[in-house]
Formats: sequence, C-alpha cells, structure tokens
Amino acid sequence: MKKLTELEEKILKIIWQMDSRATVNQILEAWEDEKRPLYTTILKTLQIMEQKKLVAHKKEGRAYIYFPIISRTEISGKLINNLAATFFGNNKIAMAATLINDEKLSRDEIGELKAIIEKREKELNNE
Amino acid sequence: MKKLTELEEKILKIIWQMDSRATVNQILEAWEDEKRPLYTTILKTLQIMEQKKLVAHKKEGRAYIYFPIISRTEISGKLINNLAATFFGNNKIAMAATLINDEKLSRDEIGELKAIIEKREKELNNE
DNA sequence: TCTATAATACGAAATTCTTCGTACTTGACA
DNA sequence: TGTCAAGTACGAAGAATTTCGTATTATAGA
Repeated sequence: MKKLTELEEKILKIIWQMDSRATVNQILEAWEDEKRPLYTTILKTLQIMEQKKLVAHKKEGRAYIYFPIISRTEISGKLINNLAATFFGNNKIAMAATLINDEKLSRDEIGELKAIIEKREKELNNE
Repeated sequence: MKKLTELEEKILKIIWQMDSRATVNQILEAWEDEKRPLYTTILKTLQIMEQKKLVAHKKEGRAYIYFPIISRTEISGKLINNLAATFFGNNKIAMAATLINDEKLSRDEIGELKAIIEKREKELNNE
C-alpha cells in the first residue's frame, strides 16, 4: 500500500471521526483547519480512493455514504513502522521515548502508559 | 512546514544514516528497496530541497556534500503529532499502546521502555 | 596547460494529485 | 408525472512532484 496523499489522509481522518461513515457534505462540513476544498474535489478524490480500495460507498436516501475498507490499525501500523524506520533507525524504543519525553505527556498519561506496559509484561510472562 | 514528499523523505533518511552528510553518488549507492532513481533525479530533488531549506551543501573535492538543516527531532515530532491526530484522535497514549502491543516489542524492549517511563516519572516529581 | 571525465545546471516532458466546470441523474414533493 | 434541487459523473485544467536529456563547469592527472 502506497503512502496516502494529503487529501486522502484528511478525508479518512474525518470519516473515522464520524464513526466511519460520512457523505460528501458531512465531510465538507466537518472540514478542519485550512480552506475547504470544493464539493466536487472531495467527491472526485473519494472516487479515486474507491479505485484504490481505500473506501467504498452505498446509497442511502439520496446520497452516497462512504466508509473505509481498510482498517485504521493496518494503516497506522504501517505509518508507525515507516516513521520508526525513517527517523529512528528502526528503533521503536527510541521513537516511544521521543513520544514520552518530548511530547509533553502529563503525569496522568505517564501513569496510564506505565499500566499498559505492566499489563503487557504480565501477558508476555504467561505466554 | 509541509509534509515531506516521498523522495525527500527517502533522501533525508539516507543522509541521516550516513552521519548526516552525503554526496549524490553516496545517496545513490545507498538506495534501498525499489528501483533507484537516476543520478539527476536525486540531484534535482536535492536542489529543490535546498530552496525549501531542508538541506544545504558545501563543496568538498570535486563534489558537493549535502547535509540536512532541519533537525530530525523537529520533523519527527511533527509527524508523530500528525499521526496521533489522524489515526488516534490525538490520543498519544493510544498511539503508544499500539506501538507497545501491536508492534511486537520484545520482553527486553518492554523493560527498556519501562525504565524510560520511570525515569520520566521521577523527573516530573522533581519539577 | 590541456584533456578527459566526474559532477552540476537546468529546462522540459511525464506523472500524479488536486481543482474546476459543467452535464447528467435521481428522488422529493406539489 | 413534472419540476427542481440535491447529488453524482467525468474530462480537462492546474499544480506539484519526479524523470529525463543535454549543456555546462571544474578538477585531477598527463
């Protein structure tokens, strides 16, 4: 799977925020930050994304509802791996350390993360 | 700063692997995975990257040596934030959890990560 | 200093992504 | 069932990225 384009990524992000189903107009209304694209730009991009098997649609009432057909986990896993490879010499620990130390996690978040790690440790011991 | 293009990202990755300084030919020789671009493609891209203030060069012997003028931390921080925003509703803990649980970290790596977290916890307590 | 050649410069073609304009289709409702 | 507005289709223009071809420059070595 090739890297997502700028627009593809933004569109998917919004669809996910909308519980993984949205019409063109809903995507348009939910558009964040910079200037919104035209209705037809989003539609056209969705049609291309459909060819690429990133999304599919079904008709509901008058309009099409688009939904992703690749999982968020699948894409994000690939992107995380790519990030680790490109910027951290494939060292995921170094990447996690950046996340922990540079990205201003709060005390509570650090606590949560510790709990996740300890849970994972236990799981590994029981395998 | 806009997202890096495919080629820009690959070129930077290689330069970093080379201790942050490489000639066009060195980049070419170190090219990974898929088919190598032409010499002039890499050169041209470096020249464009220079306009964008991503790299600079100096002459050494007969050839130019290129080096990044943005820090790896700066770029990766932005990309990590973007990834968290796009795929994890801005929840960095969820992203870290994916990294820990899905990306097959070994027992040792988990241990390392725990140490990093505990160190960070202490720092937070002393602030 | 002359020459061969390694290296850069750069415009234009090719490709990919995004935008735009407009034609076509369809369903709600009078 | 006719109309109109909401929605889709789609080709072509525009923009950005990548590739290519060829001209120019410059240094190492004879």
